[in-house]
Amino acid sequence: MSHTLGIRQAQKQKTRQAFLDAALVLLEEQSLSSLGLREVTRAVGVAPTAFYRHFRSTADLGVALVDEALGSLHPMVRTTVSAAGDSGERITRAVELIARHVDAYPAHVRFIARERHGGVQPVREAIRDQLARFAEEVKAELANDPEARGWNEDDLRMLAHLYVDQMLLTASLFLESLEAPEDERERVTLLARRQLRLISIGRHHWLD
Amino acid sequence: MSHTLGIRQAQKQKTRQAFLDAALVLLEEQSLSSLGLREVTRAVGVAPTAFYRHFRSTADLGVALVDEALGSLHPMVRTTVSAAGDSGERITRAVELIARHVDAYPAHVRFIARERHGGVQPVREAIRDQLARFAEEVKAELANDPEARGWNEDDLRMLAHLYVDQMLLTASLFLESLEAPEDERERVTLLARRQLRLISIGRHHWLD
DNA sequence: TGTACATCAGTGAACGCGCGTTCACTGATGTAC
DNA sequence: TGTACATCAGTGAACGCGCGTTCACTGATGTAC
Repeated sequence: MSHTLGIRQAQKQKTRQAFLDAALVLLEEQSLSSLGLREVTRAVGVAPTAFYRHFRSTADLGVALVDEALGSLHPMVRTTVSAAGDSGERITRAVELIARHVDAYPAHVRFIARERHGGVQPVREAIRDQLARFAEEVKAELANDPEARGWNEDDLRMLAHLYVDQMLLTASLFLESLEAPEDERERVTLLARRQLRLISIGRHHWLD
Repeated sequence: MSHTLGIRQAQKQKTRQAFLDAALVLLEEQSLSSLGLREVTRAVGVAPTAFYRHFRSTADLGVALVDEALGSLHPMVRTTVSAAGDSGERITRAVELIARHVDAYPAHVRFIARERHGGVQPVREAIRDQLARFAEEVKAELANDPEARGWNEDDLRMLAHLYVDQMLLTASLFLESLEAPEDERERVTLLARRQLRLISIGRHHWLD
């Protein structure tokens, strides 16, 4: 059975989550390196000093956001890759999964895309490490595929990173398309399918 | 013949360039959205108010940096793509060109990678537009290749974007490797070659 | 070539403001008996 | 169950500081005659 938290702990977690949620909203229009501590506490509705009960700094909060955001990306990546095999139908489904994830968690996707190369070192490192873990998982998934016969470790890792990067770039394009005319989303969908198809074809003939 | 600028104009351009250079240095450790006007003028050694003689805001300075940074990327992209054809030797050469560009202009590469998805809208848009122009050029280059027979416009555009994105990601990896142990650069080189090879193979069999 | 006036890149003082951090505090929750 | 004490999430005042922006200015450069 699950341990029920005390009232105090439960309230603390609730406030902490409020910080994460508020920060994510504020980060839609700026980078983490310009996010102010007072800005976040104001959005949450608590005193500035309350911040220190939960995080050492905004960089620390950023690292917590990485865990939250990539936690939600996690299942999506696995499903996408296992779906991305080769046939046109599976590729179509993979791109749809990405689009749906962007619809469900736009702020998470924006945060990761923005801070992956952003100005806050600990956050960049956290994202890099998490994405590397993803890539290792994807690699394991790919290794199970009969098509992977004869592939060495480095080849598999290369393909895994290609898929992960491609997914993130596609997600970022879908994100931009949310604020564009209707047909932009369709254009992104077709582009993403084409690119996945080219990668699939390269994969088929890798050992020729 | 070239028009010689007056002393006043020449000095103004020099100061403007000093702003761009100083900003680029400051942006190695933060994002544009947190770059302060006074911070830049302090680095240049002029009064804060001098800033307004050259730029409306730091966002405006950012857009100017996009032009400078992508101006330098420009020839690199063209050469890389025309080199990236298919054979192992050409791919090796393409990856080397990317690595050399990162060595020559690390701050430019960092700036573009960082602000491409960064928190300052006009800068993001400037980068998107310039990269789209690049992709169109690359597409034209690809269309000249005999291998492009039977490819339609959308297929060519897809491949062009794939190359441009791949180049930027590779450049970004080389950038990170500058602060890592020696062998990291070699690992990035091998990864980038493998990925370009897979794309080349996919390209070969696209119309099968 | 010399003179008188116009331009304008860079100055320096001043402003009001929001920032991050410190500190001693309060009062609800938790715990020991 | 009740009491006495401990914990600790959140408070509110205070601090010194750097920020972006305004304004009237200065003095070297440019231009007209």
